[in-house]
Amino acid sequence: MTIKDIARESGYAVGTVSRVINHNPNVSDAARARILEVIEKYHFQPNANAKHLKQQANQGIAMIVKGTHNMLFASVLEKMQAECSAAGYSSMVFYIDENDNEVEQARCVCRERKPYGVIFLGSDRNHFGPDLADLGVPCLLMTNTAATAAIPNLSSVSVDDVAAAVRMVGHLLDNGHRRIAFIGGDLTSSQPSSARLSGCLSEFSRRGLSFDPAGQYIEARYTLVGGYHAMEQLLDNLPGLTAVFAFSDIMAIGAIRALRDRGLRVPEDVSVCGFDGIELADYLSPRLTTIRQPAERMAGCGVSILIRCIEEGCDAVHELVPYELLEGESIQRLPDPNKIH
Amino acid sequence: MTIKDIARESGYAVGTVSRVINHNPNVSDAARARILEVIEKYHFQPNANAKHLKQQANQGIAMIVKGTHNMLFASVLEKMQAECSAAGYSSMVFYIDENDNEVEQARCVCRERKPYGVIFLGSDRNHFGPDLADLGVPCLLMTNTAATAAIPNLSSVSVDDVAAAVRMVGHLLDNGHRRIAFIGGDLTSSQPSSARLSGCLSEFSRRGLSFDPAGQYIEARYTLVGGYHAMEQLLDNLPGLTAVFAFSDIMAIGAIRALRDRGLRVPEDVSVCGFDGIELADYLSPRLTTIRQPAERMAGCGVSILIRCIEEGCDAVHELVPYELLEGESIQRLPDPNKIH
DNA sequence: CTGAAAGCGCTTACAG
DNA sequence: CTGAAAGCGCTTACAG
Repeated sequence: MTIKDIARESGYAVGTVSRVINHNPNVSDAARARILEVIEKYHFQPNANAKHLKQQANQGIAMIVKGTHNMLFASVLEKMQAECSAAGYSSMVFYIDENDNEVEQARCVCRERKPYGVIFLGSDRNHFGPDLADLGVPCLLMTNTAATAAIPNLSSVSVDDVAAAVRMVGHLLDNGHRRIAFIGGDLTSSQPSSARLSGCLSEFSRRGLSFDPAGQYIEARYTLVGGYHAMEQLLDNLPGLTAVFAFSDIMAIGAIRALRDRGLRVPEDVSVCGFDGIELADYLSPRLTTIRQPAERMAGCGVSILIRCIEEGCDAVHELVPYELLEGESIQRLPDPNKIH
Repeated sequence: MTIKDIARESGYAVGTVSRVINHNPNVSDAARARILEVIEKYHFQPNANAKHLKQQANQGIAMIVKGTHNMLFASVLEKMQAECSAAGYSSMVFYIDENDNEVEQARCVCRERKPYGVIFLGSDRNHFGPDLADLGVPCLLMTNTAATAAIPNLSSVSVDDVAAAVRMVGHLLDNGHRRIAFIGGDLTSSQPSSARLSGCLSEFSRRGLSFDPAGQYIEARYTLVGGYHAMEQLLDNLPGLTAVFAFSDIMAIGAIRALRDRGLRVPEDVSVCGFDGIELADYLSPRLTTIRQPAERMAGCGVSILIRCIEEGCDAVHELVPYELLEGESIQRLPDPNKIH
């Protein structure tokens, strides 16, 4: 069933059928009514490939998401889709495995779907090189900054990961913690993890405290079980530790379970804090102290940047949105160490 | 840049270029080498719309997912994508809002992408009528049964929701609970909710106990906040209640938070159980007692059914996979009510 | 092994 | 307002 069949049956030419389908006003009411009737009768659906081939059309905005289990991404994504459609762009989500190459995927998508722009949720910094410009459309990296990558068509929206980590570490130190461990992602591939770790390091050194990345930082996947195993290792390696800063809420939840399975209470025996500020963090007991990344605001900001790049050809921008330290109940105030000494 | 350009530059005809691109063996090594060289030089990517138009080709298997926040769906999806690609099918995920019409979306996708088959994760029973057959490809509903819908091209894989609810209610009753409330989805649209509720009803009546759906069952969205508000309502309406059965783990987590915010302990004051058996359930404190839907097994089963329908034109089948009651720590054993009386 | 040509199902100037 | 026709970028018999 093609528009040719509709044309024959309705007694009009294919051009007229096409105009009816595309809501072109230059069609008589009689023709429109008749053609619509035939279309209805056969439940005719035009062939999108032909349409797009002809129009060289593209398909709105592509969103490439690494991993299906990331609750922060889910929130960001939901809002971005709403923002895109409010701005008159359709959006198309491509989920890929955490270990797949998101830039390769973007190449495929650009070839097949010709989007106006591409949004990345999650990234391996090793995949983002200057050849991203070959995609030929504005791109946006969400929740990681791409400022240092300096790729001409890649914008980014994120919190200031360094400052946020400084803030959280400061909070732990202010609460009397000194033996603190960290659980984060693979430092060679995860830009936010290394930014957060460097924030931690700098706050330690600013306060004249020592920090041993080899012993205090454990790399883990951003999953429950990743946080769980990392915590087990830390308990074996760092006896007497009083606080753990996990670089995602999900890892923090895993870590808390590991602590409890060793008979330790949170926060009485060990304090735990997370990063992301997912909705779930506020439903746990104890409520998780964490850094909130404002998903909705980031999404809105990102979409408007990308659309500006698309419509006005603006240069890439790297926007930092404000984070927030959400005080939960998972950090214990320890006796002031200065008073002890 | 089209194959015409490649043809001109390489000195061969477009047909030969096309053959190289499609790995047709009938090309001389010399031609292949030269053409590949030119393709490389320009990073040429063939236009997929033209290819698909010509081939009337389709794009593997479409997966339509309702809601981005469902952890059970995320697990099922991940496994299904792996299974599809292992079977040589590409897969394409379409996330839609929980309130959008998944069957409408499937129509769009079928028109635009011509998939071999469509998988639905999540469904509103009102959207599934006999006109689903118009899609012209085998469809599969995951985690909800479609046995009663009896649509010729719609298979389904699910647990036996009725039996699972009977089992969980029996477990609560066996533990001495009598004042039990239920939190589930909208009964007019959610097939599993009404199946589970009917299981609850039948177990109550089998044991000669009364059940008041109007008072004991609260409809909520399948979200944290949905569970939270439903629990608040129940506390207001059913004083003295000793147990709550939420029809999803996420709702159960919301309910637990609401209980604690009213100063009640779980399970000492009120027992809570969930449904789904998401990974998170086992990381909570107390660990959640729940019905495990075997995500991986369901995914594997569903994909193989769909592929059989696609390749061998089999009739739709409705498969039940075994559920499992996961005993956590969220149900309190009460004194035997028979001994009291 | 290769080329010339038809045709996939649409859209859109162009002419009337 | 409508029709006839060109053409989007590919694939694939067909002929050589």
